[in-house]
Amino acid sequence: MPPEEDDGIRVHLDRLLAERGMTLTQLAERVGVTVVNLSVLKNDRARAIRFSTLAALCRELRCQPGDLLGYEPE
Amino acid sequence: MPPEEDDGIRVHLDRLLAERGMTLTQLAERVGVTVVNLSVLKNDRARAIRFSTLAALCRELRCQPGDLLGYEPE
DNA sequence: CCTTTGCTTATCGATTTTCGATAATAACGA
DNA sequence: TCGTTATTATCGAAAATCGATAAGCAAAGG
Repeated sequence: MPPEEDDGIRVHLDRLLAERGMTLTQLAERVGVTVVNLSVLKNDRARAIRFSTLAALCRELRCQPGDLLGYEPE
Repeated sequence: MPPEEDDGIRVHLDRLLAERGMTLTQLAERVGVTVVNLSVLKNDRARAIRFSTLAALCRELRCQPGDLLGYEPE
């Protein structure tokens, strides 16, 4: 199996969830994506994101993309 | 033709480019994407972005995703 | 005029990836 | 023993990136 490539983008869903006192499942329902896909996103397994999904997350978490995404040069 | 759907995500490449005194063409060369695709991104015509592209942009512009992406509720 | 530079727009096709559905598993607590 | 929550995997369809290419426009400079 090829090694997992890491581009340096981090998705800080954990932090936001904790700050909002919300579970991943709750967020999934509100945002309209499955908890499975949200889990993938949260654990940095996603390689891209649709702006529609990013917008829905920002809307429900009342935050900006910058609160969700971080770049960590390796 | 179906109306352009707007999810509220804005890509502030203009601002970053101006701050860095860089042209879109120059950035395209450094990042490794065509100027065509960068133009699409800059004018909010993209519906998604790969993290590899986002990371490359952040690297060359020495910025964070939050500097590049904004969410503007409609 | 003519050329160059910078940017935009469009189309095509290949490739990549999301995303939903589903299922299996595990940890935790009541 | 349940129920909740989360993770991981697989499958398939739909969506979108992205490169290549071409055409066009505007501005600047000769």
